Amino acid sequence: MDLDLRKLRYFIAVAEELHFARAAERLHIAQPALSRQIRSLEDDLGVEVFDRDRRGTRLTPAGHQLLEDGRLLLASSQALQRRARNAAHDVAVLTVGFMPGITLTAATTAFAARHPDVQVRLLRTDWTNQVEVIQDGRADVSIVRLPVETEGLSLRPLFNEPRVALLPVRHPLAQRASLRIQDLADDQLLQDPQAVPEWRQAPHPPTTAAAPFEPVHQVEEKLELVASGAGFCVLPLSTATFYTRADVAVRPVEGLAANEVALAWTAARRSPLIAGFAEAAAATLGQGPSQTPTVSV
Amino acid sequence: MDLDLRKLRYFIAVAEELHFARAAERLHIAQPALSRQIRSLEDDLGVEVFDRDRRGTRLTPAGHQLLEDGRLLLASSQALQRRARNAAHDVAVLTVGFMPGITLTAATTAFAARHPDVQVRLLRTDWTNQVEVIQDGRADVSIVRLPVETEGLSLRPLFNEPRVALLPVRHPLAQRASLRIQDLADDQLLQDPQAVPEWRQAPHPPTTAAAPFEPVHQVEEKLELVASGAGFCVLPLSTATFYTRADVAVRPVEGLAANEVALAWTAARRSPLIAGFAEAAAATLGQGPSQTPTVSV
DNA sequence: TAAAAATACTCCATAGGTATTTTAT
DNA sequence: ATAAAATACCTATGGAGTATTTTTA
Repeated sequence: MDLDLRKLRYFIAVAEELHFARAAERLHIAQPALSRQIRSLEDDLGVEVFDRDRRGTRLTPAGHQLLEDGRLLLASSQALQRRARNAAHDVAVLTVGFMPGITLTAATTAFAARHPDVQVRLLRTDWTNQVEVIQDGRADVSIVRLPVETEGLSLRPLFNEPRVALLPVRHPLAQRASLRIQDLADDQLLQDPQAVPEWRQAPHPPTTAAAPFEPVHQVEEKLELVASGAGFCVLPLSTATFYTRADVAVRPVEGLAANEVALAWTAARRSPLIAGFAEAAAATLGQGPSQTPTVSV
Repeated sequence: MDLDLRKLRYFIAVAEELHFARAAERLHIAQPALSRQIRSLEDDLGVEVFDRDRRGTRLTPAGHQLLEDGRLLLASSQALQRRARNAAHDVAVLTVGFMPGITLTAATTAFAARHPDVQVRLLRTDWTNQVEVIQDGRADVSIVRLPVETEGLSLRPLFNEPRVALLPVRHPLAQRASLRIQDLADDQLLQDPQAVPEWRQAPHPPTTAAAPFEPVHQVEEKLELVASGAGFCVLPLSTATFYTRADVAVRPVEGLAANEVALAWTAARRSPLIAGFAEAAAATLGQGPSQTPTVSV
């Protein structure tokens, strides 16, 4: 009758590991218990979610579909619990996620002027969780840097800002006043390549394919790696200037698209506080007229 | 740890009945079991969701929040199950909900031409479930008549059509070639007043307040009631002309906004089939250029 | 006193654990 | 033979039932 979210959580672990014993370890339960719960889930659904035959475990089409919807449903259930708990407090709270380098004082003060009874909390995010925090309810709105995985989100564009490259000061290219993204094709990119699609177009150094680099997501870590000569990274200008280091050079790059900053929130929610913050953010951080319609992508 | 959807379902029943014994009856369980489960839910959340004091049961702020999110989460869990089951079938299926009177042959044939491998199923909806069928996964897309409760939906406007009044042929106003909505202020509206906001502006007959009429949602039922002299209703022109009866008069009404028809789907989903159908529907049913951005409201 | 929810108790379904078997390479 | 998942069997938690008590207008 009712879906069992525990089983769904177990399923997602197995789907990600594609290995029952490892998934069981991750879940802190014994492997037989996990096998039984997955079978039970399959019974509940009336559908097999894994092909367990010779050489390993793979998702069936139904399993793929379940994984796609399941992550979001689990996050939604977390969000529901958080919101119910928060609603029990005496003061209304609006939690705003934001990516490093973004100054949102103007937006929060404008919002506070209109909603003096609401307490604004801030939550610093990074590239990996700037959307997650909305989906699982840790934040009500999030100031994100595009591109983002936009399923289920409403977005309101705020502004653009140029992006720059951060190199070790001793790097040969650090002497040049300006450079093109192609010049960096032989260097190691220290972040999610998805965030710098222009770099993907360029030919890759053999090291990338041979030793896939685990991208780091905290700005401070990136800077540390850049300074140590491990490679380079691309950041929005405001972020790069906010975290200043003598051993890291900041250089403008031709052919690098500007970074778009937008306000995001769960499309499934209609809250006056969210609407109010969106207005405040658009009025203070946004450029141009606030006529821009809210676009769901 | 994991939210128990059974408890959530129980909670919603109690929140709607505001009475444990009646809710228990509706759920086909005993009242003590329900009391215990609600207590257990409150323990899980760490928050009280009902005020149970003298004279009755009421929602706390946390309860209100939980009800708001809970309905959608339950529907999402149903949708997830349906989609996983459907994904196990050999042929891909796209289910299209539609309100009566809408002819969607053009859209489905255009879609079928592009996606010959996809089986299109149709699901007739009514005023009460045109959005529900998307949220709980019975349909992938739904051709809806605005206004709709738009939380979590993506909408793509398709076309407008005028609305007309349906009266008993013997009604005095049925003789007039045309009438205004104010002329009907003393008659009983046989449908959800939300669907005809213009009528709400007019003064109401005393009977409305005294004996609130239970609106009916199926077109055939409305026509039956109109013919019997119980009142009048307002329908889009195409619907009114599709269901023709000799004992019911169709009259244009001044001051009645046109009915907007739109394609709706879950904002949280990104599916090529949905995108394909949206294109087909906009190209065949839509008026004007298909540049119209998808707007989440 | 009456109505509504909570408590006491019993029973059973099921999650989880350990030990072991089956299956496919 | 080995690795991976399934099965057997046991224990304990917790959900549901009936009967009863508590609470408050």
